[in-house]
Amino acid sequence: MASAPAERRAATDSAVAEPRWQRLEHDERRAQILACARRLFSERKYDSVSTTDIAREAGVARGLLHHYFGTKRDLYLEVVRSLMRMPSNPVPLQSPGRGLEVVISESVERWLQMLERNRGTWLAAIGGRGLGRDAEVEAILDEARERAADRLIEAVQSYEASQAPAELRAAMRSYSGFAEAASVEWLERRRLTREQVKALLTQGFLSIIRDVLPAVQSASDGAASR
Amino acid sequence: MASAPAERRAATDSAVAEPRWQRLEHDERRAQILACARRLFSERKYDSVSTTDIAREAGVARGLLHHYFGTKRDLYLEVVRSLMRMPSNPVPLQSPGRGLEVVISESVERWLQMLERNRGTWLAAIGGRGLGRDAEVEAILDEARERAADRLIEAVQSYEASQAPAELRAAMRSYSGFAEAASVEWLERRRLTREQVKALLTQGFLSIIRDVLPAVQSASDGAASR
DNA sequence: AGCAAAGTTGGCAGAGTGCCAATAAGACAT
DNA sequence: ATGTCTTATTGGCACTCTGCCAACTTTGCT
Repeated sequence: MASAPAERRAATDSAVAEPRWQRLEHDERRAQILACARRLFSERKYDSVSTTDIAREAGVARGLLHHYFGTKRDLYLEVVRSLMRMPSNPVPLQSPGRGLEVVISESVERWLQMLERNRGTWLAAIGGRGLGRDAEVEAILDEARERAADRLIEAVQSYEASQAPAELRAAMRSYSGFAEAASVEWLERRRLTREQVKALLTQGFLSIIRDVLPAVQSASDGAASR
Repeated sequence: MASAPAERRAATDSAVAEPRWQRLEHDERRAQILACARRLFSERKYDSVSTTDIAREAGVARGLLHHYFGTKRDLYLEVVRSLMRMPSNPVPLQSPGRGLEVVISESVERWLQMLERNRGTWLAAIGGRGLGRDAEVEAILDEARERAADRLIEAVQSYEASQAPAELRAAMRSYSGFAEAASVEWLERRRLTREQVKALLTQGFLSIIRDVLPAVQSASDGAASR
């Protein structure tokens, strides 16, 4: 900054001097910083990315990060939330009376397409590589999964998702774990072809509904579960 | 432990003065520090636990941590590894010709017993709450899961695990995801009873082997999979 | 007791974080 | 255009934390 000579001083006369920095709309700057942070956090470990790095990447002063996001960790959590805007599991649209097979098959297909389009981002958010996770981060991911479970529940039956029996919801959450692991096997480890992972996800879901869930429900004999 | 100074004998006898600190065996001190680190890292977030905190908790100088473990992160990774000494999935002992149902049922039962005994530790290592995870940490967890998958593969057939077809291994890994999620539903979210989670894990595995896996293998049409 | 080996300490140098008062860009009224 | 007002943005200060190392202390051994 000290390099600017006094000539710049004449800013009040007709010639508009080149601004030293550009002033952006609040949301615009925020989004820009967030994007830079996301890239860096996806590439390196949390504590090997300094706020200085992020600021340099965004071409702003370090203090601005704190102005917009609070602490470094708050910024990081925002990055995670921004990643969670995308679905984290196969999710049906709705089941207008059609057979379960069809509904699920379509859901899985849409899920796979989403993964193909957002491979890197999804792997960073959920998969092995990429962002760091702790209890707080996990809570964010968890909420996304819970929403996904709601959709699956609605697809299986006409329950209002909120009053589904606990074991059904638990089974759907377990399927989420299954689906995430299978997706990683496909996207990252490449031990499955697209057709294979599709079969795995589709058939896996159907088996859980048809064979596993009944077994679970009959296991809750004495209990007052419902 | 911080209990050391309490034992100080009052008078400075003509004999040898009370040592200011106790000198421990290498492995002993190391284990002690590791234990303190594990507790703190399980309670708070990685970067809100300072090496000073850990040193104070262990009643040693901060420099000693670095002497034993290198950097703070190295210490953290050691904590994760120490947690991974325990199995991370239902794992069969061996299948001496008995039926698959029996083998799996026993494996799941042993798995549940392990979880009951190590609830807190396991949740910290794998479950939602507890330790932070990033790419490097995930690699450690991953290796543990891979080993678990080996055992499952060996249980299903007489394959040498290392030469099992890719889709089988992928299916086992997916089951691992399934099992972890189900276990969390039981241990933490309490949406399943013990009987229910047992049924879920057992029946889930059998269904994957009997129904899902064949579907996956028939999905690999053109490929030379076998 | 004296010596050597190894465990342990304490402090220093550098880096990173959070914060805030001052500054400057852009919008708006005059 | 010019002055004024709002607020986005900067730059630097105070503090904490990490990583490291030389010196010191304890313990085992002769």
